[in-house]
Amino acid sequence: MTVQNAEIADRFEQLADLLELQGANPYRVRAYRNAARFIRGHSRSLAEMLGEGADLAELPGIGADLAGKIATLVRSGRLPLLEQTAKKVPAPLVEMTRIEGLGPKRAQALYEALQIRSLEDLARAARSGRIRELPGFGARTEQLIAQRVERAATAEHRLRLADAEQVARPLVAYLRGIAGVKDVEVAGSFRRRRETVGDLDLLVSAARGAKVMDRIVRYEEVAEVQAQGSTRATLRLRNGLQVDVRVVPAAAFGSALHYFTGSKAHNIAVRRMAMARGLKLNEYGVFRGQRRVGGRTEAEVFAAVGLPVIPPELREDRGEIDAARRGKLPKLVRLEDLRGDLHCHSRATDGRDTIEAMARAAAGRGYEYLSINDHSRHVTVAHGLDRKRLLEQIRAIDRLNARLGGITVLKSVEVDILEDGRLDLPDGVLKELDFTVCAVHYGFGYGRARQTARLLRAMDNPYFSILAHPTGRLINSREAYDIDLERVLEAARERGCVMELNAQPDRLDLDDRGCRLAKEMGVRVAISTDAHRVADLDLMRFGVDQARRGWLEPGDVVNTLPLAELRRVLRR
DNA sequence: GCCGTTTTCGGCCCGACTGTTTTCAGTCG
Repeated sequence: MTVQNAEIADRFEQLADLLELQGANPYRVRAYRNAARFIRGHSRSLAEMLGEGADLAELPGIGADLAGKIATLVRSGRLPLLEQTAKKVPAPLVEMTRIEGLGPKRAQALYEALQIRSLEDLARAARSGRIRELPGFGARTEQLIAQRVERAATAEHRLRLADAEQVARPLVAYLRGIAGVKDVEVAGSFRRRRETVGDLDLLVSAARGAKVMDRIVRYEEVAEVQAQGSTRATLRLRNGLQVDVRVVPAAAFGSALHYFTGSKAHNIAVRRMAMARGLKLNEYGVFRGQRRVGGRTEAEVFAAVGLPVIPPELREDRGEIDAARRGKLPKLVRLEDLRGDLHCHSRATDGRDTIEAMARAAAGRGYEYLSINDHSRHVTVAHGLDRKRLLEQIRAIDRLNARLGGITVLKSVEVDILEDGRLDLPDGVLKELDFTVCAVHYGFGYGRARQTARLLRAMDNPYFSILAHPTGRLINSREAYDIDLERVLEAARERGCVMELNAQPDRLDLDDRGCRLAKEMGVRVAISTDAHRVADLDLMRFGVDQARRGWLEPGDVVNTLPLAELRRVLRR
């Protein structure tokens, strides 16, 4: 059993929480959190790196001590310090700090003075009015705790980016309509195009903040105003989403935009560079002593520290600052670089629209080609195609291409990978296609070795072209199936196979780290919508967002290629 | 616990808001 990066990160985060409750050196706590964040976002498996004899202490934020702890964890599955610390820190304390507004100090006070041992105890204590009697607490705090314990019980997931857009769009329009407001941007993870967002960070420039604030908190979707000052307000909308709004003067909009776009780790690194140059950088601008030397635009902020503008999608402190400093920032793929969509369904199986309607819609989006990838027979619920029906579809597409102008419909399929790694249709029909998209749709629970072997075997088939949604995860609802992604990528490179980045907002699979790993390992990616209707073709931009977060450039993405070259790449 | 153009010790980002306080601790981002 290989220990995954996410597990290592989880353990370090748990340890950080416990150490914080113990009143440990805050910088030591931060060191664990920083390491956890790096490990979670790192594309390569630390366990495998160790297996290859790598020195983990060379990784940023990981020194000799943490490298040793990771080695122990990988070898034994255990983190002794975590086990020891967990024995000393009562579990209810940890639970209480998950409540907004309760940090280590207040949780400790509640635990000791009121013998709170569970969130139920906490809710009871709040209702009975005992919390307000503690020093440092009052009636207001007590009331908030009562509300927030309630909410914690029905805690929501982070919102998928596409859903967050639905909330953000009308809110931004409302803000733009307020008198005195100049610029409005959604910053934070939304601007970095993360696949999910925990809250919305809205940045507004206006001369008179307090007046604008009064209007903002009256937005009709606001359920609760959690904080309101003259420059900042925290709101909770009716749908449960938290919104932070900041108002800054126009002269500081760029520095504020940079600051509130984050990520936090990226900001800290940039701020450090500013300090090294004798500058002070905060949300109000770039300063040399008392004198402001920039901040109206983000470009000014980056220029002040001697960097080109780093695209928001890269701002995760995953090497982008170093790349920028060396002039090696990737020229990220853009929506307009794409020449076609390589995974679409039609009415023949579970799609809603005809092949012709899909093709015309794709032509209308400026595409040069579009492929039709209906399911194969194993997916009975979708009335998957057997050999005979697929052959008929092939002939129908030939006839369609003969009369369609301006776009080429590619003949393909989304063929199931069976449990033993065979494909669900005979080679005799697969060879009639332009290429194949191959997918796992069942048997998600196989162990890592079996699942990996299944994919490798499938890729041995000479007609295997693209691995669809390679990990099978569904954001907020289904874990990725257990595969050794590095081995799969290695096999893909050897065999000339391509990985899909499925652009469905609940898939985005490969994810950003997977894309980056594919790129590093020399495997190309197809960004595809998996469209089941014409409107789904517009989901492509979410795939592009994720690809950009994965550092992909046009040359890493097969569907930026002109048709003739694409055919060459997909024909193994 | 990490790290190094202030380099192996002594720093580590820092401002806003709230609630309970009469000047600030706690929390958050």
